[in-house]
Amino acid sequence: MLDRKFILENADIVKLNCTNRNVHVDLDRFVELETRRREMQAEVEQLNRQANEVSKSIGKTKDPAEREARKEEGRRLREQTNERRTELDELSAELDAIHGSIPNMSHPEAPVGEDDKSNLEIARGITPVPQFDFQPLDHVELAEKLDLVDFEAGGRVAGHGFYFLKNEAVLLELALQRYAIEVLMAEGFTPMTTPDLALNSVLEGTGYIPRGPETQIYSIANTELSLVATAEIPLGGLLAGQTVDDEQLPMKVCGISHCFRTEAGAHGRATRGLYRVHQFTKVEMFAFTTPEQSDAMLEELRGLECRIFDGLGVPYRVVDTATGDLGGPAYRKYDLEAWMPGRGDYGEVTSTSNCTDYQARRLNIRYRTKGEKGTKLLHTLNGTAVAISRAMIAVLENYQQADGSVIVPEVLRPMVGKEKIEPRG
RNA sequence: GGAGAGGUGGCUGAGUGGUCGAAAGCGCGGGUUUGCUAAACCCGUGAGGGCGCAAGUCCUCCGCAGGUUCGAAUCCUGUCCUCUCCGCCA
Repeated sequence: MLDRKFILENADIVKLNCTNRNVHVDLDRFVELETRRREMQAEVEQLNRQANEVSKSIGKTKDPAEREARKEEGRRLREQTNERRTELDELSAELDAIHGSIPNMSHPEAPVGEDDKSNLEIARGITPVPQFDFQPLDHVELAEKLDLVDFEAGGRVAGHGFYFLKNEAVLLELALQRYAIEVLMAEGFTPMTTPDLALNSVLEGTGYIPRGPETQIYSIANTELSLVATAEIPLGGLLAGQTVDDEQLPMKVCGISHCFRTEAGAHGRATRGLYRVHQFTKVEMFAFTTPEQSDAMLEELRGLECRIFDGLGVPYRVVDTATGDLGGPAYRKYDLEAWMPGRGDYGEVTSTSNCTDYQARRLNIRYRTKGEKGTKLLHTLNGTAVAISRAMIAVLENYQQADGSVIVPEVLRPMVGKEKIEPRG
């Protein structure tokens, strides 16, 4: 969330930002409520102060009659305070609902536009788009020929959108994880495997909405837990409520987790095969930085994503995400879109965001600067290293051969144990 | 899953109803002394929020959420977490 004070003092630019982001928020109502909330809070505090004074004086009062009179006065004041406080709480509830729906501010250089059509291509990978002298297959056909994925069994076990990886696909999954982790560890990231479930408060803190009609999140019945949609959630929660020394920043971690998404409302939209599934494995980068470091860190994360996909030999383009497509927490976001011959189009394979202090404010993650009084909110960033299912699509489709076999990218060969995946006899 | 113990400031740890935002020590910052460093001594030192140009002042915070009370770190209830022992298990 944004700072209330900031919103109040910059209502015009916040409003413009909401428009640019294609988010509909009643900002005037927010300003009105927040102004009133402040007045009411002052009133409640004033009453509370009086009540506290009376309470304190009772301890020093010896005369019994005087004590009783004071008690009575105290009772009256407390009651009055509680009434006002209840009103304040009601007002706060409405205010918080609006507050939570106000998106982060946007980087001044982020392309302005209402949806992904305004995304701006800013770079390409080093690998050229392959020119096939045969009709390329899509990953579903390839996976069938090579016996790599069982979608039918996935459907029987868990329903549409689930799958079993088989044979070399399993090795490919492990190899992709290991490859990404090795690149990241060499860059100072601490690798972690994270909980696949998280408390709803952590989901909310990172900007995910655990319940409601449009939720992307599976929640666990009778608990305050949900399945995570990305390791960004547990990694953000890693420092929830903590204050770290600025010397520890930037702090770079990467997490392997399963990712679960209901994909509510996404039916019919590029749902074939592994592209849009309810469960996949992902290696995610996450960074905690000072405000001064976050812009550079976003470039670093984007650079690492490029390195990982250049290393895999997968063609891609880099896109600077338009304001209307940024989502709630991101201040700026870059996506890598890999060329997928089966679709004849690019498809998103990574996404990296600078969330500035938007997540940190709700998660209450702060840092302390040596020699300075007080603490400040830090900045959080996240970025996909490898989302296995989509990376697998890109690898299978780009590396396919005329005979239906698939060459294994060189960096993955040691882990896969072979140079080529061939149809089973 | 069962039994017990415990969660207090950056850390250790005292505090069982009123002057406690909280003793003491450590740490940290500043100073005195001192060839330098160290030691010793002195002073200072939690966070968030409101109002104020500022000095300052008020509110909130002793795991979390409720309750009792004029008043709660302290009493009650629930809950989460940690530790020890037992059971079970990968």
